[in-house]
Amino acid sequence: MLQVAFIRDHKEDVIKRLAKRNIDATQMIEDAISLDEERKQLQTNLDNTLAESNTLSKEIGMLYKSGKASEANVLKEKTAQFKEDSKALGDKLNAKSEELTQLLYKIPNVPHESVAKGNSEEDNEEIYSEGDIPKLHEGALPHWELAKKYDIIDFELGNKIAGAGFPVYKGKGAKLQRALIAYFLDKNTNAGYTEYQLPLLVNEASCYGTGQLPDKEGQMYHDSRDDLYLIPTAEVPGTNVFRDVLLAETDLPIGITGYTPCFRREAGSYGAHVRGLNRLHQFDKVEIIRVEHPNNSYKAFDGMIAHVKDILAELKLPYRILRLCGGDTGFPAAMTYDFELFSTAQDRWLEISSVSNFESYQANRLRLRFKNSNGKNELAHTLNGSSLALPRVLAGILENYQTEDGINIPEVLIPYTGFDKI
RNA sequence: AGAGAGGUGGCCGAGUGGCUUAAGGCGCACGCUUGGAAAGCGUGUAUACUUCACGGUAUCGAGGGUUCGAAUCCCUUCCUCUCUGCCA
Repeated sequence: MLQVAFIRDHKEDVIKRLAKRNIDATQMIEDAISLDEERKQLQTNLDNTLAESNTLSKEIGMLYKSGKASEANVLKEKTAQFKEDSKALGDKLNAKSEELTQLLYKIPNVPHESVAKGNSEEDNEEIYSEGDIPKLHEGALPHWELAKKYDIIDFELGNKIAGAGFPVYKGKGAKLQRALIAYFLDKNTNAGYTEYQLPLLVNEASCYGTGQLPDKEGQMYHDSRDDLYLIPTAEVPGTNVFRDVLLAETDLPIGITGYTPCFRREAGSYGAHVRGLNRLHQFDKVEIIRVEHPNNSYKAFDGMIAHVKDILAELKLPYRILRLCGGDTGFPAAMTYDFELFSTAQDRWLEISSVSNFESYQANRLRLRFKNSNGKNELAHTLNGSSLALPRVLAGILENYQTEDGINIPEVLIPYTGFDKI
């Protein structure tokens, strides 16, 4: 969430930039500032009451110590009023603080200056593209047909075992997926990211830390017996590594990477656009997460973009990069670039990576700080991105690399698969 | 799952009702010392809110309670560790 002090000091700018999301935040901003004023007033009153009460208690203690019990008893009677007052003020203060926090949860991050105003994906700007769209042979198939033809992914079997959205990868399909995971992790660790194996179930506090709660409760699988959530992305356990952490400035920057399955309920999504591997309840993803000094976070962001570009170039897959407009940028992000892979056989773009700079929005919820050169604790910036989401990359490889007599394996993956054709 | 122990500052760790204003150590910063370093010595070093400032308030896992006063006593709850059980 945003810091109230920031909202107060940059009121006009915050409203102006939130307008990029096509929301008029004027009322929310005004309310936040006035709630904070009221909170401060209550805090001051409570502090003063407690100060007097504490003084009195000390006097009583001294009187007892010097054997003046009767004088102490007189003072004791005066404490009742203080108790009553501080209780009442404390209750009001808590209510006011809670009201403010709930409001702040509802205010999304302020988009970066370069982000365009816009409503939906229609308004996203394409800022880069690379790779030739292959000319496929007559009768080229979409990946779900290829999966059946070569017997490498079995959707019906997944339906039986779990339900729709839980495909079973078999033989060379399973091996290819494993090869991709290993290749991505190697690329990331070679670029300086530290590999983590993270929990796939997380507690409620972690979900609040990265903002899945309270906003997106319906998206997550939840085990009510132990009150744990299946992770929708490695971002959740990966970013919560840094919850309640105070770093030294010299610890920065930090980069971690992890492979995890991801689980999403995706309620209400049916139809042709979610066919095959396009949208699943369980899928694999390799994630990169960075913790950066605020002065360096956009440079780091560019570095992450370059890193993902490098992977896609090595895989020789055609893709484009979109800078999301305000309305399409995720709630906690200040800027997001989406990578989309062109699926030739489906004739459509598939999102395979989303790289975001959250600036201090997540760090504020997480209480992720570092001690800066002035000795002050300052919120760090967090970033994350996929490198990459597996099923759609797999779909893109199957579709774009198909030939009449089999599917070729991208050259960089052959050392990992041990075969060059399916 | 059963029994027991425990959660204290950046970290470790003492602390059973009032000079706890949280001992001591480690780490870190600065200084002395040194040809330079290490060691040694000295000084400083929690977080949040609030105040122009002095200062004030809160915080010893969390939430309640007892008390004039709680890290300390009571209740509830979460978490961790040890042993036993179960198990890849």
